[in-house]
Amino acid sequence: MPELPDVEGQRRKLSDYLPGAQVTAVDVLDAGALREIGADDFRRRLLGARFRQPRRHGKWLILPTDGPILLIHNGMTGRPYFVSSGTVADPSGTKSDRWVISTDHGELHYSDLRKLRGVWLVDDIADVNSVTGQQGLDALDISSSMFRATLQGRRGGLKATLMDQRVIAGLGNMLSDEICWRAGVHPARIVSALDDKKLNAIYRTMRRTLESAVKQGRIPRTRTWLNSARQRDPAPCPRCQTTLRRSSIAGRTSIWCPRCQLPSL
DNA sequence: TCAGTTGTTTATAT
DNA sequence: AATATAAACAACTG
Repeated sequence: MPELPDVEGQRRKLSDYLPGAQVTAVDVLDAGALREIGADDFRRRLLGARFRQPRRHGKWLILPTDGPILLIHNGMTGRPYFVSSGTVADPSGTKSDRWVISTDHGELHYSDLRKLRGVWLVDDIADVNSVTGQQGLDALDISSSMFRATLQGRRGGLKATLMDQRVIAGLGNMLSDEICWRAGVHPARIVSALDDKKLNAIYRTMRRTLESAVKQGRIPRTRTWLNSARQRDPAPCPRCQTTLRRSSIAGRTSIWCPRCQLPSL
């Protein structure tokens, strides 16, 4: 559940339950989902801690307590979820659970099939950056003028730039394809060749795409979204019915419309 | 059997 | 310094 809308959906959900919850037990089922810390330390440092309001930056979920701070990165398949006291966890949903933090409000589970990333623990907000690395402004927060200033003069392709977390934080493979398609720009178009008018159009497209996806807590697969055509091949462009093209761009499988997204536009 | 997958890091090259 | 590419990480699906 990896791009910004998914993580924001998780943050929203956890903010209903987590603030004030005090840790009563920590159960590590697979230490492979713990990063730079052992199961014993993980447990010891969290026991008795009280959660505060969950935060998010880009794809990072930040769970502060009155003690250490949990930093969660889902990779491709991570999914934190909360089972409140008095409700029963759907047993089919506990597949790939890697650890469970029990609190007096309920249980925080972390499910992650592939374990490409996981959870870190830091003592202070000042240490967050040493784990996340340099992060650009959040894609949902960045202003139009900062967006333009940030992309100004970059020589890389548009999709590679949108996906670079050091430039803008939160966009992944699916959203970047979606934004390029909606804006009518070829994903490999060099950023420095785009004028301010085009950059503004891309910015507005990014905002609309994000706001719509965040509302649903995920990237939709309804027919008006390019995302709905990802898994079918060949697939028609949802806008003009032209057969979509796919190839590797910016190191990822990319999908675009040869009619709506001419390489020169 | 093998390619492909919502992500990032590392090594290597340009 | 930026940018691009491939491989590695891990586990499962079609």
